[in-house]
Amino acid sequence: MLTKKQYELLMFINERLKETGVSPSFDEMKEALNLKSKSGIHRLITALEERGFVKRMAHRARALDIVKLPETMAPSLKKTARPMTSRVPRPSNDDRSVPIAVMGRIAAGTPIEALQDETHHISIPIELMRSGEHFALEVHGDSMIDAGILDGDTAIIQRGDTADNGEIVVALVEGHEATLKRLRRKGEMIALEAANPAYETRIFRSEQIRVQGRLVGLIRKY
Amino acid sequence: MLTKKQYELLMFINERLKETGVSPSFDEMKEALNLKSKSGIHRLITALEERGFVKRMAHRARALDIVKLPETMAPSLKKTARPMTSRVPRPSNDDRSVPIAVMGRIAAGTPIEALQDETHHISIPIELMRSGEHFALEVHGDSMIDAGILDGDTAIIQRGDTADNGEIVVALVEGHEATLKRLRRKGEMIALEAANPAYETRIFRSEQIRVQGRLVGLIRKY
DNA sequence: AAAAAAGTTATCGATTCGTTCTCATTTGTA
DNA sequence: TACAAATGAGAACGAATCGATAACTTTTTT
Repeated sequence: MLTKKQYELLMFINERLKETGVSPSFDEMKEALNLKSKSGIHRLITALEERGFVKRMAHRARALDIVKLPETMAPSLKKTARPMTSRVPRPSNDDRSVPIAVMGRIAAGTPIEALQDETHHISIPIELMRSGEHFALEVHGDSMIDAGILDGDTAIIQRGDTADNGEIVVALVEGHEATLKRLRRKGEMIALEAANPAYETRIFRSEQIRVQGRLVGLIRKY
Repeated sequence: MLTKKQYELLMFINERLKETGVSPSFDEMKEALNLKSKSGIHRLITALEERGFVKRMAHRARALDIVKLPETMAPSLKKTARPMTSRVPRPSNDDRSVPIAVMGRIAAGTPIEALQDETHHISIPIELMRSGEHFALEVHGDSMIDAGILDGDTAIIQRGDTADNGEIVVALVEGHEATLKRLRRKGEMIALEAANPAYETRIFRSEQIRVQGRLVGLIRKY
C-alpha cells in the first residue's frame, strides 16, 4: 500500500505528533528525510492522504493528522498509536460526538416502562445535539413512514415537556402509553398524527398528554 | 494538527479548566503566553475551534470548552478536566465514533466534480461503519423519498465498486453524473430505480455505470 | 444607568508555511 | 529494453501565522 518514502514519512509524522503534539512543518519533514526541497514532501503527503493514512486541512500550517497506520507495523511501534485490526480508519479522538443512552423501543402502544431502561449507548454526531438532555429510541413499526422514519431507525430525542405545533414528539398518553407522533394543538385539544394513512389521528384533551421530548435527529443503519 | 502556539494555548486552557473549573479570559490567556495583545489569542482560539479541539459560545465570557486533546497527552492530564460552561454532555474520547468527510451534495444529475471536494466533516457512530473507506453526501431532492431518504439527509457511503442487487448505491452514469439510486441487475443491463413514482427507472448497459459506493447509513437533523 | 470586563474585528509588517511548476534522476516492472 | 511511476531539486508565489495597536460591541458587574 505504501512506498518506502511514504512509510518513512508517515512514521516520522506519527512520532512527532506523539512526542510534541505539534505536527511538523514541510520544512521539518524535508530535513527529517534528508531532502533539500519540500516539493517532494508535498507529493508524499498527497499520496498518504489519497490512501487514507493522513488527514490535512489545505493551506493550514501544521494541520496534519494521522488517520491510521499500516497494518504491517511492528506491534511495538503500534502500541503508541492505537492499533486497528481492520481497514476501518482508526477512530481518532477527533470525535465531535456525544454518547447518549438508548432507552428502548418506541411505537404506538409502547408501555411506559420500556422507556426506562437503558439498553445501550450510541455516539451521535455533535451536530445533532441541541441543548439539554438527550436520549435515543429505536423506532418500531411503520406509523411514521411518510415522514421518512422507518422501522428500526434510531430517533434522537431532546428531553423536554414542550413542543411547537407540527413537531414530532415522544408523547405519553394517559400516563401509560408512549408514542412517536406529530403533535398539533387545536385550542384545548391535542392531536397526535401518524405519518401513515393506515393510522388515524387521535385527539386528546391537553391533560391527557405529556410530552416527553421532541425529535431532533435520526440515525439509520442499512 | 496543531501549531506550537495553538498547542501551548490549549494546554493552558486545559490546565486552568482542570484547576479552577473556570475558563480563562482572553486577557489571562494573553498574560500566560506572554503576549501584549489579546487579538492573537482570539486567532488562536479560532484556529483551535476550526480544528475541533475547542468549543465556544460567541460573545460569552469565559465560555470555552475543551472538546478533545491531542493524543500526546498523558492520560493523567487528560482525565480530570471538567469544564462546565455548557449543558451539552461532554464528548468523551470513547472511540465510539469516526470522523468522515462530507463530499458535497448528491441528486440525480449531480456532476462528478461535486463529489470531489470535501465540504466539511461529520462524526458518525461507529455502529454505522463497515470495513474500508467511507464518505458522506448530503442528499438533495426527493427522488428517494419512498425509501425514507429526505431532502437534506446525510447519506453515509461505503466506497467500493460493487453492490448487491437491490442495494442503494451512488452510481456514476456515463462518467459524468452521480446519482443515488437503488440498483438492480437484469442480465447485462443495470436499472437505477428512484424511490418516488414521479421519477422513472432508467436502464443502462453495465459498462455505462460505475458504482462508487453503497449506502450504509443515514443521518438526519431536524 | 454607568462602569468595568470580556470578546470581536481591522490593520500592519515580519516570518513561516504550503502549493505549484518544471526538469532531471532513479526505481520498479512489463 | 522501454515505459511508467516515484523521487529529488529548485524556485517562485501566495496564503497563513503571529505579535502588536487600537477601536470597536456585547456582557457582566457595580
